[in-house]
Amino acid sequence: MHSHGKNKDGRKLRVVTLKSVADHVGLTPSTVSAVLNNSAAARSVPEHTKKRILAASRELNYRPNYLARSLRVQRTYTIGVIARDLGDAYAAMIISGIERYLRQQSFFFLTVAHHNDKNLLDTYSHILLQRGVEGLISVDTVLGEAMSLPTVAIAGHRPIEGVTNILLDHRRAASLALQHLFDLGHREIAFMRGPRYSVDSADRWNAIVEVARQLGIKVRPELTIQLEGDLSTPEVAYPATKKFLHGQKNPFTALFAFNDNSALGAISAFQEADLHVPRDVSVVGFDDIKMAPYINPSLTTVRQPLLKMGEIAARSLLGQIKDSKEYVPEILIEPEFVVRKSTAKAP
Amino acid sequence: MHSHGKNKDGRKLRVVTLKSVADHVGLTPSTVSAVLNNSAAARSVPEHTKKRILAASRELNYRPNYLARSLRVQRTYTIGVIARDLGDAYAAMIISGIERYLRQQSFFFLTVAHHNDKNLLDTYSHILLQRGVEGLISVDTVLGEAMSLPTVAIAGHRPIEGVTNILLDHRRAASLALQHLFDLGHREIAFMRGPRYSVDSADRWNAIVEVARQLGIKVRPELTIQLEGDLSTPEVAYPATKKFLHGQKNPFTALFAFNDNSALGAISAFQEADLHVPRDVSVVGFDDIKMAPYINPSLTTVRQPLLKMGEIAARSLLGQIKDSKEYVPEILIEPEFVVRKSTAKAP
DNA sequence: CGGAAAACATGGAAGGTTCCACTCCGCGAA
DNA sequence: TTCGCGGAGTGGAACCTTCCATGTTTTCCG
Repeated sequence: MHSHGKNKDGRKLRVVTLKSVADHVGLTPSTVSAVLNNSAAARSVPEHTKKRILAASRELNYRPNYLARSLRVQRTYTIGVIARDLGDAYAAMIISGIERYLRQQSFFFLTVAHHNDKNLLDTYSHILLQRGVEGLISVDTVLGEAMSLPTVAIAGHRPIEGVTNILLDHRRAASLALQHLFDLGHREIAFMRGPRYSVDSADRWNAIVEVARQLGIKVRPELTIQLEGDLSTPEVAYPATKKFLHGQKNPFTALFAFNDNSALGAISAFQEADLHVPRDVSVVGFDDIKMAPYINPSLTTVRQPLLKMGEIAARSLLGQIKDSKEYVPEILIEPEFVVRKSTAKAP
Repeated sequence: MHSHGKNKDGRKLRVVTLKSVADHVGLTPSTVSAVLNNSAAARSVPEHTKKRILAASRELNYRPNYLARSLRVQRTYTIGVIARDLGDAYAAMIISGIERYLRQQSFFFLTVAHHNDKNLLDTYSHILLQRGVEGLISVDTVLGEAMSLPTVAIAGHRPIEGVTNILLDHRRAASLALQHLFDLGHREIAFMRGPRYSVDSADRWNAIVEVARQLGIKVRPELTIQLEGDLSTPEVAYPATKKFLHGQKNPFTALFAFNDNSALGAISAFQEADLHVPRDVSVVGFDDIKMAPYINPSLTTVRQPLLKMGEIAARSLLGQIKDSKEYVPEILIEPEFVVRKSTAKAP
């Protein structure tokens, strides 16, 4: 029983349209429209008539038809959000930030997840366009070509003309983490390298290599753990770390994990190998997920302000859409560093 | 520079409409429409004309205008998702499940978060309706009245006419957890009670009380921790547990936490009070979040199949929308029990 | 008292599709 | 010759708003 627009008997429910309101007050739709939107034309409508119209509209509980209106004015007050996956904490937090800003601005959003499927991504950007979204935000996703719409990419690709890139200052992040470990006396540090599909991975890796060089820390291939797969679970790092430990000859005293999840997976693996964290190995995470203070040991980590990044993305996008602001090619987000108990003096 | 529908010079980009395709092939929009949708009327169009039309449409890269079409056919292929908050793992997983099913069915969704604000919730349900969504899924949210649209509530309220309720079998969940603790010899068990705003809380609590009675386990007010606040972080339970421990006279050997997050917060508090988990206190969680196997100690917990619940919700909703299936008032989801290392024999 | 301006409103097109009912033509059959 | 019918499409309303240009009174001012 599909009740859209019908009542229980299946008869068409007389839905309140602009015309019915107009009939009710004995005026034309034009006039009513002008008054309800109080557009320029409404200046010439006397106060008492306006009152009547507003009263009738309230009384009949008139709700403008979004589709008809959008068709006419060519606006949808809707943006599209494209992410890889909606289930992981990273995307969820960013989307939450986006929502927070859009809510204030009375915008809405359609969400799609492309699951690393290039075709799906293309299809979706077209469909979103077709559906009249006024802008796009992509989350950790490589956009192919420049879109024909205002676009903001969070942790997106290298410069695309017309696309605002919101990215973490990875150099600063690497510097915060490595300096901390360096100060604690660590010299032999293991690193994780993110999955090849993730846009963040490459950036972060380059930043690490550069900062390490500056500090005189060696980045040894033998001490590098390459991750593949779903970053949203510690599972991504647990087997990789086990394998890494197995037959590891090179001594190391610290690990800079790819994110908090992988840090967790690694810590599990360490503990099973009777390596105590932080006594034997210090571990630094990335993200500062909500759990981070509560895992055991509580996690020293680089905080990435995801909620804020979502908000900034939305703000920047709406700036272009509503206020016709010029786009900025790049917005750099400052990470913070949070010291907890997973790091200690080098043994 | 708002480039919607315009090119870089700000001139209107001639957007390809049905009419322009029709002009191109020298037929009327009606015919082209009939062929492209191959509706009944297209039967009377000869094959070669169809070919021509399809070719032209492809060549011009025609994309039907979603708004115009929806206005005409009164369908949007869009549903609305109403959650409390989009940032927490619970909602994120459910939304991910919803997305997974909708994707197969070529539906889209608008998401709104009401942040426990009754007014916002009302406003949003109206706006979504206005925007022509064809159905609603609410996540852990108390809906006021029956909606005029097919609606599915995940962890929703007690029966509302016309609303399909998807809920976990809390009796079974409580039974799994308490039987496990009982078998390990625990008799004095502390319980957490979820926040008052959460619909799940009351259900789960009643189930616990009932099952405990059957097993002959006492539910003591002094051994009950009332949670308030954001369930998506361990923070929700840490101070509450500290306070609970402080001056606790009644001995207890186990805790059934409200969810994995709160279990984590509680474990932190226990450890700080030099209570070893599971040697001194066994802890059972709820949800089985991705972290659960990796926290220390790995968490024994009741698994709630969130992804599946999202999928089932979407399937049930689209069943009503597309296939005019009759709604079922309730779908009960079976929890699983996962034994890990946070529970042990009672001391 | 004539003309202009203000006050109050309206008609109709436009926005892009879809759908129903209809036309027009040619051909074969009665 | 008339009738019917299949083939090939068309006209125009409908979906609901908004916007532009226009109209008709009434009032005001010199």
